[in-house]
Amino acid sequence: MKRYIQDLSTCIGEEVTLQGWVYNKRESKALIFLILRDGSGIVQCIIAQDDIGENSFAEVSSLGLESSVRITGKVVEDTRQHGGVELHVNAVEVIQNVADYPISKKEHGIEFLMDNRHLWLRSRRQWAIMRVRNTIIFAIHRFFQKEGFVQMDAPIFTGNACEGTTDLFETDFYGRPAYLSQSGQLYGEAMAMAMGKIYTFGPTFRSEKSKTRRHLSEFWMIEPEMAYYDIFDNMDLIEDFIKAVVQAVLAENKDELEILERDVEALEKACGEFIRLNYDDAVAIIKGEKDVDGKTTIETLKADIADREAEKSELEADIEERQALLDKGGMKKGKVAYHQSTIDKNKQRIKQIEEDLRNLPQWIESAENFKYGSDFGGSDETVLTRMFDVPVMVYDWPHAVKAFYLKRNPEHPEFARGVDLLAPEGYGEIVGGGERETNEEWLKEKIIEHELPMSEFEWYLDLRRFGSVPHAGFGLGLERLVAWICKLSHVRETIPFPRMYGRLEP
RNA sequence: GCCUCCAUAGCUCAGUUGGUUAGAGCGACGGACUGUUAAUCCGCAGGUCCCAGGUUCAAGUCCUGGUGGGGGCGCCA
Repeated sequence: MKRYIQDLSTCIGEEVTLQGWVYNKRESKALIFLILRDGSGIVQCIIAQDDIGENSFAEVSSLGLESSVRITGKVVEDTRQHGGVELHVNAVEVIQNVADYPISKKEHGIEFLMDNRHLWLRSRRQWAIMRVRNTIIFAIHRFFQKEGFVQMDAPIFTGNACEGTTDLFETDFYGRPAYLSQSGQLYGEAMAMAMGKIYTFGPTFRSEKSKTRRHLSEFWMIEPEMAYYDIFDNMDLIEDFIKAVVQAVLAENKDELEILERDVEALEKACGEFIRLNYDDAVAIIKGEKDVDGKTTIETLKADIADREAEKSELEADIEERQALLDKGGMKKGKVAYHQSTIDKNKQRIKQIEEDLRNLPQWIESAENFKYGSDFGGSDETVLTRMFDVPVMVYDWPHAVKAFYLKRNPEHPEFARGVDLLAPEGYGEIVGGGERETNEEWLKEKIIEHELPMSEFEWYLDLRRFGSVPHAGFGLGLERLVAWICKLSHVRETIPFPRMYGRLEP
């Protein structure tokens, strides 16, 4: 029977054989502490020379990181260890002895790690992120299946740019130009008319040359579409859905969130009632005309700048102090190394702060000069959501800045019934959706206005000719949701092999 | 596409107003140590200072142009 590390706490006292890789190793003359990982978890293995013999001990002693091994030993309770158990080894079978594994236990830069993504996935933090991603994916299916949705997927090859706005990846489809799908939504509408409630779950492609923490060229999107739903039904669903997913992660990934040093309390708070703002109210808050709990965005941003500047001078003083100690000399080697590494860390932090100090004034300017009627920029979203500790839904957008298929508010036709869900802690848009236009004539007008080829949309217009009903839906960017839940600084760590501007390998 | 910061050992970085033989930590390698948690300690090896021009008696350092990367904006999920 195959045994996995995650199950060891249930077999204390038993002898088991584990198959895995050497995650880390510490050794002394006749004792080796080998940290074994097998994909399900990690466990410390105690290998004593007396227990496995001189030859085997010498072989284990020579193992490099990520060597593959089969280890047999007795499971012993040890509360000092993370999983509460360790393995007292009596036999080690070496499958492969590895030399010079490129990723060490120390710090690495992002470019090096991305070049070694195929190996980086083995490290603890990446392992935790992928486990959370898996929980999220499963929770998404569980939620929709329980709510009576049917998964039906949209095609990936499309003959036209369905929204006509963004840059698409062009491919050759038997001699015809075809594009990789940037959204399955229009197809989702057709499928919802067949099934009532559907959701698509698949890859989506955008060829914008974006270089920010929230963009990928290839990402996974979940797009539910519901017949007989209006904008408010839609918002209720979004809220229930996001809460269900966050709660699943809180319940199932305690260890992973701890590895990621995620502030769990912030996630728990985010499961409170979501804020719903129409465009006008959201704009007033962004511009600093309206306060939230007695504070305006501009004040908050200025306070941020002051905090950063204070932190910077503190760090500079600390560096100077340590440098003076080092210059005086006569310090032990370990102490010298400690001070030097602290100085380096402080310098790194100062670099980050300086970057923030370059960006924050731009954000203030963008917020103060926000032009009523335009769409929110990345910084506007960040500025707005940092005022709340729950997600914010902004609805009823100026129709001119939103997609052609959104329904106009019948009472205020200058607004379209779109809704964006902005995640807290500065993460910004993770969901975009809305109620769809059902009036065939208005839709045609919009298609002409957006200079889209009418012939390509005949099938879409058919949906308004044959049993047209109010309907709504939304698209969720999986990687952005993972980034927020794990509190990562960039979406590139949320997908096994990210595809983005300048990154096609590995 | 625009703005901005950066590129020095396998990795992470330091390198002062341009000046002798370019440094540290980690990793690798050799050694010491029976309870370590990024173990520690001693020793040893390791360099096309991103590339191409230029200024200068002298360039890792200054200038110009590339290439690659980080962050932000636009666009978006």
